[in-house]
Amino acid sequence: MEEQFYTYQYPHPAITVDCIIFGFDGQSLKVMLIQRKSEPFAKMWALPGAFVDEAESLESCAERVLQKEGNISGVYLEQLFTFGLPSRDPRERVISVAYMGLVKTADFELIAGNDELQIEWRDISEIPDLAFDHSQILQTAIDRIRGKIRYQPIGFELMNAKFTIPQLQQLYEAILGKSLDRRNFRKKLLSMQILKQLSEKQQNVAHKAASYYEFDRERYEVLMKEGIYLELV
Amino acid sequence: MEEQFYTYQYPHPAITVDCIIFGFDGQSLKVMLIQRKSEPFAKMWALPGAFVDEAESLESCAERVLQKEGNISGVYLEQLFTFGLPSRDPRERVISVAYMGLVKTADFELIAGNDELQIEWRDISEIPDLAFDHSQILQTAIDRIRGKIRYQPIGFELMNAKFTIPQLQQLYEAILGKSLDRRNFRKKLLSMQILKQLSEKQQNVAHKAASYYEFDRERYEVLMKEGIYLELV
DNA sequence: CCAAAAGTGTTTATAGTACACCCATGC
DNA sequence: GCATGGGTGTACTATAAACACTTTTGG
Repeated sequence: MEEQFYTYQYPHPAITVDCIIFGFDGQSLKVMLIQRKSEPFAKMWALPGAFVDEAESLESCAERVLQKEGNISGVYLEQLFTFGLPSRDPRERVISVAYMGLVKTADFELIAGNDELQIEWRDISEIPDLAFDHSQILQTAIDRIRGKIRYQPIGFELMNAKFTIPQLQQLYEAILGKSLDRRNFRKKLLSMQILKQLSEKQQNVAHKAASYYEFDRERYEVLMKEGIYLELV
Repeated sequence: MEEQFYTYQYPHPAITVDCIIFGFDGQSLKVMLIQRKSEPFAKMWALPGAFVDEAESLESCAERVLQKEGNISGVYLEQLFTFGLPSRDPRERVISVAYMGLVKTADFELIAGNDELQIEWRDISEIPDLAFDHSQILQTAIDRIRGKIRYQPIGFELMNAKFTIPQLQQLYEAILGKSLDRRNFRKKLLSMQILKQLSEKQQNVAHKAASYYEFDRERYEVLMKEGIYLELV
């Protein structure tokens, strides 16, 4: 490694971006965790993250993390919160800007990085103790996604382009951790007119085949511009 | 000033906390702005802020800014967003964590700091161009407070301990930028049972005296623990 | 023909919205 | 007694919530 130093007149903390990547596999809500190779917290599970490069924006840094861990791009990302307690990293002062991402697990091919022993999707109901303050960061993210999915159609980011209404409902139930009434869920969803029904139907299922829909993003943008507030659950 | 240097193996950006302090004076919603003395952006108006000290948390830094600008403490503060575009400060890479605060203007005695020409409360409908990306930061804060006041009783932070319902309504109208129905506002507010009526009434007003209320914080905490979602407007 | 999940409508309760008149006070 | 803003109630509308049966498909 090249020896180089950066000098400042005042102390500058280090900045990382840590990513909470939620994934849906059709059954339950997962989160991407890595197992650390090095100290501090070697062998512990943690959120994937990276130090912010000199010339990249915070969001670009989050995108870079996603590239690194699964060679994926173009996904939904939003800034969650910035964690900055002086003691949160034992090495030096490190401020972490957390980003939350939503993906379909099937789109990801998880690749453990150089400094990672393993990388896995973990069900959000079975999360081990995490390194640093990452348990707290993850809890903040879970609270955020639960609150947010009630009034913004972020759930579509976790579904394939075409999906059935019961599949979408399963996602909502996985995120909210409770079951919803089938009839009311469907009624409310269809009344928003943000779904386009496709002619295609499910195949090879041992019950009545559900029909596929896709998210009508254009229609959604129009509604948002009109300031219409979509409460989805 | 003592000459001292801080050296790191990797580039470390500088971190500031910038504060959007909203104040209410009984009439309209204001925001605290300072006029910069030094370059860059000398003489331009900006949000008050400070570089984060080595040993303080981000929130402590925001509290320190409030102390410095008006010798005030113990006010409502929440983290808004972190702004980190590489080009947002012409001197060096500076990442800014923005905090939003809510205060009563009467509690503040504005004191221009060493590096400030002036400090003022400015009506949010009359904001000049601001230094750095502060116009964008302020807009983000206005959007946040408008969204947030609809379902959390943050408005009480901007009122005196005792207030009348029409006074509180005036605050809501100032924040939301539209007028609300008196009867429905009162009905909804009282139905939440988060107000305690005092025996005291307004004095020396040329109309029927309104009665004073205070916010029942204890009752509010109970409702929040039960997961009850208070939509206030 | 049975199991399994999809699809469909109605009724009831609750909350939101719109709206008009009387009341107390200072001048 | 009049101008000013405070306080109250009701009817209407819209949305949320609860709930049971029929349909399609594979095995």
